[in-house]
Amino acid sequence: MSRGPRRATVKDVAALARVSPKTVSNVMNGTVFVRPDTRERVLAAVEELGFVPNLSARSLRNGRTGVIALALPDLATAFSADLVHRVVQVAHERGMAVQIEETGAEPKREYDLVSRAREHQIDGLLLNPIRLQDSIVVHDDQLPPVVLIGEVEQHKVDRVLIDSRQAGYEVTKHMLERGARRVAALGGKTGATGASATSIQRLEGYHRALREHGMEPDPRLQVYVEEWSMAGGAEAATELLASDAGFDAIVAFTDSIALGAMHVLQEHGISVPGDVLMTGFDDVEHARFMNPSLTTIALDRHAFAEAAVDLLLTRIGDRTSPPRAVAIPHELVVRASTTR
Amino acid sequence: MSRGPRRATVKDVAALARVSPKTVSNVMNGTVFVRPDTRERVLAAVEELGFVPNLSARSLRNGRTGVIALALPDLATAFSADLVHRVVQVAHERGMAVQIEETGAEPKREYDLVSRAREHQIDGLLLNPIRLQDSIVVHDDQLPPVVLIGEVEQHKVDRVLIDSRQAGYEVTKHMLERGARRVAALGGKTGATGASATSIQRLEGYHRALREHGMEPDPRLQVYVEEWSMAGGAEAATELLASDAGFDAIVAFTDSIALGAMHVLQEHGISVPGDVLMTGFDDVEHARFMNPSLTTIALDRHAFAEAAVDLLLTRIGDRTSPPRAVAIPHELVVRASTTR
DNA sequence: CTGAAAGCGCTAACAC
DNA sequence: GTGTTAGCGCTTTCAG
Repeated sequence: MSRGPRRATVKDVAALARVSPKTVSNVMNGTVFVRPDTRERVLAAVEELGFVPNLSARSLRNGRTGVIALALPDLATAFSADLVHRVVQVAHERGMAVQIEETGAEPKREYDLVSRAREHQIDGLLLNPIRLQDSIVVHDDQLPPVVLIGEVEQHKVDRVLIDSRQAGYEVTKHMLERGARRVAALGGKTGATGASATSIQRLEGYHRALREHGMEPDPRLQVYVEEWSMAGGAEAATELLASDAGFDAIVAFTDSIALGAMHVLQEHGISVPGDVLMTGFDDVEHARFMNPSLTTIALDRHAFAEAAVDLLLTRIGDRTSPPRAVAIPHELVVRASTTR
Repeated sequence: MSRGPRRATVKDVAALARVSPKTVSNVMNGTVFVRPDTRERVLAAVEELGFVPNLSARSLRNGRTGVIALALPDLATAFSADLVHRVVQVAHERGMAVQIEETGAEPKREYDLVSRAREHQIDGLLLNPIRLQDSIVVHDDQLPPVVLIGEVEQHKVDRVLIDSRQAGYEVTKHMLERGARRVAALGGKTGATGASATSIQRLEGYHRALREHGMEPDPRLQVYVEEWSMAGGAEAATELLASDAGFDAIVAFTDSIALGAMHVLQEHGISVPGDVLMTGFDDVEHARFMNPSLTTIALDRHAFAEAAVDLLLTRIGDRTSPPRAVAIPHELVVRASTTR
């Protein structure tokens, strides 16, 4: 492998600036005060040699890499995409780079990430666990710095959370107040095996709202969705229609599921909101622009990303302080899909 | 900073297995043949000590980090999201991790990435340059391994490309064949400053199709879109309607622009495809599920990601071979938005 | 096939 | 404020 001309090292810079390597290091890191003229000389030498510090060496020495990982189940999802966007932005502002990992349906991947974090040259990990009960996080106790994101209930590590139970309650209540009597849930089903924490909580809120309105949840109105994508939503809606359960509203567990479901309804000549009311979750960009626009649960995703990154950086700096939880508020955004 | 119990090193493993560090290294890397019993002993020691090699040390030694970077202008876009998803997947299959960077509107960020790749601990870079003329890639010639992705015309570095000119031609022709006479273009405008390579090429194809049908491009039918998002598309459609130019078809330069534009048309009581035909680019998931579903240009995005990653890995292995270009074929997918 | 020694480039510790 | 020394953990010589 050809490697081009040798790159300049601290030593070269030190020689040219007639200082010691340590001084060069001090200037580069800016932690210690360096006399202005020395500083100038060093910077000039850096410039002249095109010196770029080798971060591998730095991390080997001080144990920090300046990289954090963001691990999500599915990167292609609209919600994930937005989260990646924001985390990268916030991390960059904090001087950190972001490595992306996809855990998909493989719990092994998640396990690997957590246990081999150091090998992967990362200082810490933002993790959206698929199913917490299987997660290594609750089983292992010699973890790298980790912040859990999403609806996670545990108290061993830091987390950023949304009150999905409450949100599920709110959207369902909203439908009922607008006259719906047969509200279907697309995304989770009572007792479904392999259900995510998110789906369980949204379902619980849905149940509570129904009961408050004197209705008993009907299992036939609950459809489990394996993959929370548009395709998954379309499949679920097809199943719901085939079941002949009869419904006049749909609580979809993500905006993407809603879009897929709505597509199927419209293919069947069913009007939204005329015949069926529909809501989503997350308020991703297409919620506003789809036809009809979608009533959904919005949250401040920038605040979400910021909280996650900052919790992680704090944790990297101090591994012994007690775990903290930050809750990000949400809000029902009413649009055309529930407005008759 | 507390650091927990010291981690095992090659030395520890070597001591426990009663071999030399070199042998441990040989076993871990699997490049050299090691006698089975020695090998077993080493692996047992690795297991017992929970040894995880330190990649920072390894990279310091051999100059490779096992990480590549993917730099895109905007990560929140549906197309980017899908690309990230696929690149991460392919890279993982090849044993590489992926660092994500967002270059946004800042050419400085792009410059920084390319020039300081080594500092960022990456072996190479997949880059979707915003505007090639400003790009460092064409100006600098001591580059790290780089593969350009998207519509890029240059011959100094490897690239994966789509024939956007041809694609733009095809969608426009499709509309004209379906009877459109006033075809608007949403995304680029003749002579727009700061136009991306992508927009220029799509526009050229659009022009060619018009001329072939005996029409002269009308500047009033071309709307420049700064941000290629749904919001950008909505804005552009609003502008187009206000201009009173009169149109019966819209070639949107991405599916997201199309969705935003369609939303605005529908708000104005304009029917797609009844009053106006519409097409997009990229065939992202929502193209299929929006209402009406969108005629668009599809391409094998997995092949795209695979080509990009493999070109980069080849380049990392051999920095002197002549640059290669891989073209990914595309295909017009006809859906409801152009079917009356 | 395995061992011993040297060093990748940087910074922590300690001197001055 | 700056210099010296040593070593982070790995792999690459070069011997054996």
